[in-house]
Parts: sequence; C-alpha cells; structure tokens
Amino acid sequence: MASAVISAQVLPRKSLASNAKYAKVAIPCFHCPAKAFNVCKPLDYERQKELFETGVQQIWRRRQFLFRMGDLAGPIFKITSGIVAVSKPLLEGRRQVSAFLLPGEVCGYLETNGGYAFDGEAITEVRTCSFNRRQFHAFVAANRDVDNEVKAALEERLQQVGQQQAVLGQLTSTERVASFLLTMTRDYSAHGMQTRPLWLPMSRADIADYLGLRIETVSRAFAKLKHRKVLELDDEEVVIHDLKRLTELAGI
Amino acid sequence: MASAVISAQVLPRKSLASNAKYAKVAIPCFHCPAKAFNVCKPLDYERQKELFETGVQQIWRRRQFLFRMGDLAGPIFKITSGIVAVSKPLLEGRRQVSAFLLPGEVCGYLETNGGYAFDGEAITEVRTCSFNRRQFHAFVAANRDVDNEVKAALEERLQQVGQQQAVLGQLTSTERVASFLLTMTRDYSAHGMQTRPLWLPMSRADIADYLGLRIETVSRAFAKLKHRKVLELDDEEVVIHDLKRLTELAGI
DNA sequence: CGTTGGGTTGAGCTTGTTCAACCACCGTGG
DNA sequence: CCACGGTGGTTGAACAAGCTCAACCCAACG
Repeated sequence: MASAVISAQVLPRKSLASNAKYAKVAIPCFHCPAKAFNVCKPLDYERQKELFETGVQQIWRRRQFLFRMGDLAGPIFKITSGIVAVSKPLLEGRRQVSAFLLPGEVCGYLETNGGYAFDGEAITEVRTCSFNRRQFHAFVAANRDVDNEVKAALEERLQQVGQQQAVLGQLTSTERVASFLLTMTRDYSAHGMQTRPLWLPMSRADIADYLGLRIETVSRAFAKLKHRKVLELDDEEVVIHDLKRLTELAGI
Repeated sequence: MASAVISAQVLPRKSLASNAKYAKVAIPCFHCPAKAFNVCKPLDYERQKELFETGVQQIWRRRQFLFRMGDLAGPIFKITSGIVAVSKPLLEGRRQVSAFLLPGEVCGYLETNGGYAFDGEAITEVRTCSFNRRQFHAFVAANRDVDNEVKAALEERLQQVGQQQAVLGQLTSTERVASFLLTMTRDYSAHGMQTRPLWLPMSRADIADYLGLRIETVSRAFAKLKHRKVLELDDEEVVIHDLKRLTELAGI
C-alpha cells in the first residue's frame, strides 16, 4: 500500500529503535497511534495488535514530501519522530505553512474531495507510522475511545489555528516572531521535548511562510530580539533568556 | 439555564416562526440540530423529541454577544437564523474575527479550560436553539450518527480556517477582499441562501478584523473593485458582475 | 435641526518588502 | 589541499503597500 505510492523507506516491523534526539519519550507506532496529539493512553494489547497490523513504519529524509495537496488521499501518518510542516501552496511559489507538527501528531488526515488538503513536508528526518486510510477509519469507527481522541485532537487543532489567525491578522513582524517562539516552546513542552535550548530545524523560509512574512523580515526580528538580550541564537538552536519580556513582545 | 446566564429573549416553545429574510429554508431548533454546519439529515421523531427537550429558542439583537471568550462555558448554540461573528479579542481593542457563521451552524462549542474559546456576536438579529452543554454532549455521545456529524463539521471548519490562514498570510488587500466575497458567496450558496445580491450585513470594521486590514483599506479595495466594474455596491448588498475576474483577483 | 455612527476619500508616514551585496558553511572536484 | 559554486542567513538602501490621521458625506434619529 503506502510504500508503493510514496517513495519512502519502509522499515521492517521489528526495527522500532528510538533515537529521537529531542523527544524524551519515543512513541512507537503501535503504542497509542490513535492518540492524535497530546494525551497518550496506551491501547489494550488486543487492539494495539489489531491497529498495528494496519500500519507500516516509514522513514523520510529532510525535505521529502509525505503527501502533496491534491494528490489522491493515501495513507494517514502518525509522526513518531521528527517534525513535519503542513502547508498550502499557492500561486507564484507562495505558500502558507499551517503548522509544524511534532512526534505523536497525525497528519495527512484532512481531505478535499478525495485528495490531501495540504502538503506535508519533512523538516527533519521523520519517522511515521502510516495507516491505510480505509482501515484507519474503520478502526476509529470500531473504537469509541479512539474516535473521541481523534475528535479531541480536531478540537485542539481548531483552537491552535484560531490563535494563529490572530497572529497573522493582527500582529507586527516582531510580535509574530515572538509569538512563534512562544508557541514552539509551549508545543515542545506539551510533547515532553526539551525547550532549553529550543531546537528549530526549520529554515527561515519555513518560518516566514508560517508567519506571513519574508525571510529578511524574520531575520531582522530575530536580530532585534537578540540585540535586546531576550534570546540567544546559535544555528538551529535558540535559548530564550527573558521569557517574560518575550511574552510582552508577543502582544497577545 | 441559558436564559439566566445570558440576557437574551427566550421564546416559548411553540413560536417557531421562520421569517429568515435570506435563508431559503428555515431550520427550526428541533429539526436536525445535531447537524453542525452543512448536511441536514433530519433525526427520527423520537430522538428529535429527546434533543428538543434540552434546547431553548433564543433571539438576539444586532450586536448582542451570545457568549464571550473566557466566560464560563455555558450553552452551545445552533444558529437558526441570522449571522454570528466568532472572534478573539486581543490587546488594545484589536480583535481577529475568525469566521462569520450562517444559519445551521453551531457556535460556542470550543472551550479553553472551562471557558468559551471565542467571542460570539450577533451581526444581524439572530435566532438560536441553545443547548445545555452537558446534555448536548450526552446526546452526541449517545447518538453515533450525530457524533459523526459533529466530527465532520469540525473537519470542515478546519479546512476553511486553513484556507483563511493563507488569505491572512499571503494575500494583498485587494486579494483579501476579493477572496472574502468569494468565500461568502460559496458559503451562502452552500446554505441555500441567495447570492444575487449578496447580503453583507457586517460592518466594514467586522470585515477588516476578519481580513487583518483597517477599515479604510477595505473601503478602498471595494472602491477599486467597483471602479473596475467587477461588482456593484448598494449599502449592505453587493452584486458581483464579473465572477471570473473576481476569482483571478483573489489570487488563490 | 443638530448629533451621532458608519462609510469614504485624501495626504503623509511607517512598516515590511524588494533588490542587492555579502558572509559562513559545506560538499565537490581539480 | 585549496578553489569553486551552491545554499541559507544577514544586512543595507530604496521602495511601496497599507496604516494613521483628518476631513467630509450621508442617513438615521431624537
């Protein structure tokens, strides 16, 4: 199934090594794959096994696309390690990054008349547990608790994206960058990931497309925050020195 | 319940008059109130009755708040006529309007630790069927088909808000206004409402806060479109003359 | 008939964009 | 080993889109 459509390495079922550099806990595919985002209640053994049988482990290289908007909607992916950028491409090479998804989250779920509703791109090396869409839905339909988890996850994302609307619509460039850092900090800790330093493997272009700015503007905003001693920058890592000040600057 | 908390007129159960000026079909409270947004499969009589018993008809004046962000999450509202603006207020009087909701849609659903996640404001006179939150959830939990409708509605909104992210992040002022008009046209027809003329009862301020612009900019964008003969403006009504051109101008 | 609130229009200003140069890093190949 | 080109990030200067502020219009209303 999945492996045929999407040219990603498919791992044998045994190799469930967990070497996620920044994730405290590795979340193997068959361990609570229904949990879409935050909560992590393991399923009982029988159902774990059942779901496990419908999933395949895949590994994606940096900048590889898990799925593309408009393409016939194939598998649903549960990220087990790495970060995925979910985005909508639009005319003239512009695109809007909708979210950066962390391990434990599900992507490729939404479809628009039979096709994926977004692009999904690996920001880092990414491992996923990929489920056949039909089987996934069948499993969800057959397990009320899992269904509720999915619903809760949808509600959660709706909240987040509502917040992001406000960021895009109302904040200045510096406020947006500050709010981005706070969001990432919050998300990382919600996923049990390290926040000091904060690992930001996405490019300036990714951040710019997420915040509705140009890369130069993002760069300048970072420079400003650095200059004001609010944070320290070192390649892909950020250390926030003055969280209080950063929160004020985010202006929400 | 509801009436005590929220100072809106509560109608007696009999008066289910339908005088929605622009809605082709009136959707009385007990008729498929589970249907959150678009689809409208009537429930069978027994369950209609059951749900009906948990709902109250309310009527809201223009500019009245159905609920406010942060307030203890009370009832869940199903709009039966009129338009509701869902928004997030932020510092210094700024706010982001997240969506304009039409008859048939549900609002006040999302909560952030026990409080409403958004403001809900009546743009026109609005009629709602207001459900006790606990009872609503219980009913949904007891009716699988209804639960699925709710889930589908959440997915639908997630799609729309993903689109809106792209509008806020990437489009120019004129593109935003054009895309707004197209969105409204699409939504209105999806709800069986008239689109020629397109009735836009929301103020310039509402539109501006929805599009992340200032009222002057919105006004100028409308003027430009009018000048280019793409549309005609008459108080609260808009007639789109050149839909094709408008779509091009929206640039998505 | 004056006031008020929503909408429009103009002029100047601010913020973020555009365009270009420059730097650091890195993998490649002579 | 070092020259080379490619990529991603930073910085500067000029420009433009949208914002601010102010004036004005018009309809509704007491």
